Amino acid sequence: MPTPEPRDPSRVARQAQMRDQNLGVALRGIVDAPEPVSRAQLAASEGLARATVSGLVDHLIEARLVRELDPAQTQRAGRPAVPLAPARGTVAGVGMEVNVDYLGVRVIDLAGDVLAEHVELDDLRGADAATVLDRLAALVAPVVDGLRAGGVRLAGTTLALPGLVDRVTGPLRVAPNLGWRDVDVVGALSGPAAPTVLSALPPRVGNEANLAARAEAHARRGSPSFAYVSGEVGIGGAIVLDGDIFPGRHGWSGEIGHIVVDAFRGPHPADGSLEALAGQDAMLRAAGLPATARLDALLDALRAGDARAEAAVAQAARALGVALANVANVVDVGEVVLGGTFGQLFGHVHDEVAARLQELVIFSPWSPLLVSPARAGQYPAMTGGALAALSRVLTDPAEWLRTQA
Amino acid sequence: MPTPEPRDPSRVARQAQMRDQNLGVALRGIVDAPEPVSRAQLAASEGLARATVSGLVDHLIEARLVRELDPAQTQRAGRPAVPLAPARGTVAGVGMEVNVDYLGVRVIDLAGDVLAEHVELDDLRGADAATVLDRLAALVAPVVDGLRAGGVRLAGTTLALPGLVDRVTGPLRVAPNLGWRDVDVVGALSGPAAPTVLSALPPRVGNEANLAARAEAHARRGSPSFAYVSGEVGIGGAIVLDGDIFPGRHGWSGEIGHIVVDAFRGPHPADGSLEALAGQDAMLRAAGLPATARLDALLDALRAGDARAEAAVAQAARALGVALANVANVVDVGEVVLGGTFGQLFGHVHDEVAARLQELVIFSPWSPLLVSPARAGQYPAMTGGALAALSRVLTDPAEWLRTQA
DNA sequence: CGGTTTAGTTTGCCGGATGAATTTATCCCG
DNA sequence: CGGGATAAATTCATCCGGCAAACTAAACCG
Repeated sequence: MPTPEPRDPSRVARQAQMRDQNLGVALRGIVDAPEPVSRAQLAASEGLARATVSGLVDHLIEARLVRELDPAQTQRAGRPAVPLAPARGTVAGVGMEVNVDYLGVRVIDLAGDVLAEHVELDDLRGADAATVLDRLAALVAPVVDGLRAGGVRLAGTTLALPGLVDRVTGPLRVAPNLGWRDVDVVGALSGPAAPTVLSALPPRVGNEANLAARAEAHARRGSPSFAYVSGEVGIGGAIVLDGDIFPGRHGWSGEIGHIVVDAFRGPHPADGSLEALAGQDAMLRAAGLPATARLDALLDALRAGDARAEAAVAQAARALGVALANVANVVDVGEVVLGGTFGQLFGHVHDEVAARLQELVIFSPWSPLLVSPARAGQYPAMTGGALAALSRVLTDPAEWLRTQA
Repeated sequence: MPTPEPRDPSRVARQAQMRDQNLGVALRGIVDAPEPVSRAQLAASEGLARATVSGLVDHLIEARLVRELDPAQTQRAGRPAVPLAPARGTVAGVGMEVNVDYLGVRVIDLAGDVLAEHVELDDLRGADAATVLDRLAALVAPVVDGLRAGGVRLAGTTLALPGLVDRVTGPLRVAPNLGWRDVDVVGALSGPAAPTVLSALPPRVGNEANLAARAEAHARRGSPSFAYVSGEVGIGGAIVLDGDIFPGRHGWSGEIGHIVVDAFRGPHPADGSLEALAGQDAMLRAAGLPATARLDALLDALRAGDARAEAAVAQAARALGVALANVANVVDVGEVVLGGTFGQLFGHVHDEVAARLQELVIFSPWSPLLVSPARAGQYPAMTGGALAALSRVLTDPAEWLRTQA
């Protein structure tokens, strides 16, 4: 008997799954709602029977994923609805980040509130990976232990890195701007020196730009679709479709910085990549600023009306616009969000980027592209990491509750 | 402003849906299997109870979507399994195509057999849209009426066009190489002069490259992921993920021909697009062949060892490699399939494309990219269109059967 | 204070998946 | 050639979860 091939978890519908799935639908409906909804509203909007929703909601309340608010003061006739909202401080996700200039942790609960946060600024270019990760673990431990002592259940931890991570569990392949290569990040963080959370709950690892884009998608409610550019020291990016980041086969999608827009510039086609033309170093150099300068120096020069700085940024914006047009032509996104460096430079790059998109994207006459600045706040990748951890609970609360028992 | 997205039918699980969904799972399992499977195998591979599968299969047989084959000669003990296979000649999809050099129709049934086919070669550049579509309707009518008279039920019709189609139902926005703009294709084909099929079953319209990629995905069993390049007169493309074409928001993804790889070449960045650098006209011109020449002339020149032809193709291959590297960096695909012109030139472009991919795609050291020629045969977009029509039956047979009643 | 309206709960029903038992059909061995 | 052994397919009782309708709860209105 030839054993059946390990088929993917095919889409068969079982009744047990049905309950679990609807539990997730109900929870998502409550968490994603812009304002508290009642059981009846939820039933109407999801197309479920009121009785069914009642059962689901009771389950969610018992699991402390949802709480009932005080009945709203309504002016209408009829029994007042009981507003439902995500529980606060009961379940949280942990987002960690190691980047070129800082490392830190942020903890967010189902309601989207930041329960704890700690960031240390430091220049980590070329720093030893093991040392940095030990430092991160030491930084995370007190934050997380304190919350746990307060009764917060942690849904998971996610580490954002400015590099290429193999799957969400695998090693970090390469992080050029940190100078790291083939680092077993999860092993280092789960080691004996690590706090209990991290060894009990092995962190998942993700690309900084992808996780920042997730935070951005969350900040814009309503399942937006856009291409996200994260200009840090390097240039990362991500594709968001209907509110979900598009991971590609290995989670290596959205490497916008490596798009080549000028294939015949130097001896190597890579000399014409977006990062080579519009990365922070390239802009500073073109603006005549020292290599050790920061973005602030460039912004100062722009404010002062420095012509070289303006030309440098204009040139970068042109490359950025062409690269983003390439993205739009390939994945058909309708909006472009500029984060990181380019978010700060937004006013200086918007027009050029928008013009290139209008000119080069074939569908722009019928569906004009929007260019907007990121609005996810500071350290969006930490937020995105925390949200990614929480999403495990949101997509299948029943499954997660079983693991908690 | 396009109408707001029809809010996705929230994925609540209902019991009625459960049956329908599992019916689809069973049908897909039978159709996609490389060789006939039995009810028991199906139950094992999908993780359903044998009793459940029996019920589903009986339903499918009654609906004439599946047929039982004669019990196989087995050498084992036990009751011999009844092999199940997709029914032949009972349900079929119609794929139509209008392209620069030809127009035609192909009809394919659930078993993947071509039931009928008719192609007319002609140069349609600049031809009047209404005239061409009337001609297509006239060409399709006898083919389709004959099949219907023979008892074949038609699942739907899909028209492939070398241009930008708004949604699957909307107008053709632009087809540069045909010289068409804003043509109400569906209306023209559903008009009074059209055969009964087309007015009863308004055709869906798709991009030629996307549909060709669908055929290619079908030809490679097992849900492959790849970027497809369709070099016709223009250069189209598509992204295939896990066997499904990735449509993007409007179905406008994969416009690989419009990727700019040389942003500073001419006065307009568009002068550095892949199509401008590696389109058929550009290659012929660079090879010193007359503009009226066909690809055959270029192939002859290559066979004769003509240096200009070789240089022209090498230059095109370089641009193609860079453009495909951009695609891979953005969507993280592991394979590149060259179709159309580039399929015929495969031997002459493979090495350069593979080299550029290895050099420029950031993840190539850990996941080398494959470059392979298309194997979907001639006129793949017609095949893809027929398959697209059939997929309506495959994904939700219960729903389709209800419409048939 | 009774009628109206809306929210939420209780209850009986029904469809569909399930596993165990049963039937069917073949091979194998004495 | 006949009786296990074995595997496929079907039958049947059970269970689970969503559903509609009836019912209760809590407000407003005149």
